[in-house]
Amino acid sequence: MPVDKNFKDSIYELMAQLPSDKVTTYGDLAAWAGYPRAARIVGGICHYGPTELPWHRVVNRLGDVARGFPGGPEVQIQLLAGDGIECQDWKVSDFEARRWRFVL
DNA sequence: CGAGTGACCGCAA
DNA sequence: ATTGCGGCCACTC
Repeated sequence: MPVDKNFKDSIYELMAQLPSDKVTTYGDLAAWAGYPRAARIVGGICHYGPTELPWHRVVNRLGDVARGFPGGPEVQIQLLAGDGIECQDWKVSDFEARRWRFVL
């Protein structure tokens, strides 16, 4: 039974494997989950899903922090800095270099 | 149960 | 380069 899990469930699994010193994007998570076009719901999952997962390590395709994040982008940047990830101008420094990848 | 919303992405003009 | 539009799935009203 391949992927009997729902889209949301798959996202959680991916997030659980996301290293603390790396970041990822909504579109990538969606694509790895099996829905490359469902990046929107990924952000929705962040909003409705539990905050136990490191959602702050997830940014948009441009490496920019989320726009609707509670409190503002400063909060997300602060959280990223707490994990050892530096940011600049509301964007992750060396975002592509820190971008998490499944297949290398 | 139906309709609307949402922390996005990709393409077209 | 910027703006506009559609599409995807899950959650709320």
